[in-house]
Amino acid sequence: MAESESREMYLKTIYELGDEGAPVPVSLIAERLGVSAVSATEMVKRLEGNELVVHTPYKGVELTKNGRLRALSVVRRQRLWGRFLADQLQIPWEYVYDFACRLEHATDDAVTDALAEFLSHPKTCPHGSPIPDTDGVVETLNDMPLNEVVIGKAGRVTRIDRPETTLCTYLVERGLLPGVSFLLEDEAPYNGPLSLRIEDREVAIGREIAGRIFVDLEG
Amino acid sequence: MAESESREMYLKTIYELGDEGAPVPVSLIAERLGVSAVSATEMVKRLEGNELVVHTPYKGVELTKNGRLRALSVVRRQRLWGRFLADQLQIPWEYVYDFACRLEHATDDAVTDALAEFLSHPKTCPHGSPIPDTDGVVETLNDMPLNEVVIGKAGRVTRIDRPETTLCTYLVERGLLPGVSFLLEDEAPYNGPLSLRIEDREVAIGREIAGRIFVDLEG
DNA sequence: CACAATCTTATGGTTTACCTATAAAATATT
DNA sequence: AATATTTTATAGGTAAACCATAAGATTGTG
Repeated sequence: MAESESREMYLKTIYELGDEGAPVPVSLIAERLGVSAVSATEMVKRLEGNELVVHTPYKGVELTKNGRLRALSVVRRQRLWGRFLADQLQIPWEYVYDFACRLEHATDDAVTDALAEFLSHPKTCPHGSPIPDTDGVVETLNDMPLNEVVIGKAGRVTRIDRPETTLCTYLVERGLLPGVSFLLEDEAPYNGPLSLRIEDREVAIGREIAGRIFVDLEG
Repeated sequence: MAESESREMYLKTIYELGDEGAPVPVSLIAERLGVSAVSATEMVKRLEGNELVVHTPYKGVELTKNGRLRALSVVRRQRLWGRFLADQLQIPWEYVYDFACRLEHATDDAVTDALAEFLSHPKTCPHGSPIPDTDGVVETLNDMPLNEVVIGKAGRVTRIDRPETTLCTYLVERGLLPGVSFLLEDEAPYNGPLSLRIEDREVAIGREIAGRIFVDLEG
């Protein structure tokens, strides 16, 4: 019952989009994966045949218990490889996620567990997200996306959502990395950029990117 | 110009079968990869279109300079992963080759070089084969397959050819691992098994397996 | 409640990589 | 030289993931 690379990407995507417990619209899955709605529907049907998801037409897709476990396995593999690539191989932070995303599909559970052991069971990936354990238990964070923070609040970056190279390169240039403290000074009207103060610098960040930067507020 | 997994397997196979410099019959490639001759011919045609191989009908297939480099890149990746899995992750020796074979296709050259650096540029894989360097330079061994050794000769195992789990499990049980010294005592008629003395044990090994165990003779 | 926007299903087509069966061509063997 | 074997080519097919386009179902909003 080995999952193909494509199926694993679908499971991971459904997991990532569904953490509020609500069904995930097929159109959203399609958008995330850069495929047509038709293709996504076809795959959802296949996954449903394997009892990995349940599709309620016009509502969305939910993972079954089994599907959730498979998805968490994929996430675990990717985040562990991320740690390895960043910490051991010294791969630049921006490239880690993309490289790990390729390795995740080529890794058995036996190797995954050995990797976790080798890395001394790290709790988070290099982009701040928690690593599920072998049994599919993950820490639940109650951080919030930067674009929902109100003006005047200060906080600290906890993690980056889907930290692809393109996004990360941009963030590195601005020093907006996990662990960094900021003060949200202003937000421009008409969905304009947010103005942050980071140390002694002024950083402007668009709303879309801000939605992928998760933070904890101070106090 | 990224190679698909399948194409990489073909290139690797052609490389492994062609080290005597002679063209490799398509039928041999097909057999090695467990596909039909037609499928192999189709793929060879595709690879030829990319100038990775040259096919001389009724003779065989040869790698071009470029194809050889791609093949060596695949081999390098597999053998480095093998070292990592065995040395760092403590994956049992028998499983290493198969696991590494999956990882090799998911690894960029950047990651490969970082891995080599991390491992301090090992010269051989856990099964005794030399690891090509970044520029595609490999050590040439002048070891010989065990099935070509004459009776009475003593030697030492240098490497195992295509050390899949099934084969390795068998070899581990008999203690026939790289580095081990042996004396070829006898060979049974009608293509029967070879009789080896290893330390104080008597070990019988079939001709086919013997063909995949490479050795250096003493003296 | 009607209707527009959204979502689903249906149809037909693509690519990659495999298959079988059969026919034709080249090489080997007797 | 004639036959046997091997190799290659041809034709037709399958499965997994994709695609576009169009028709049908549902939902939310005016």
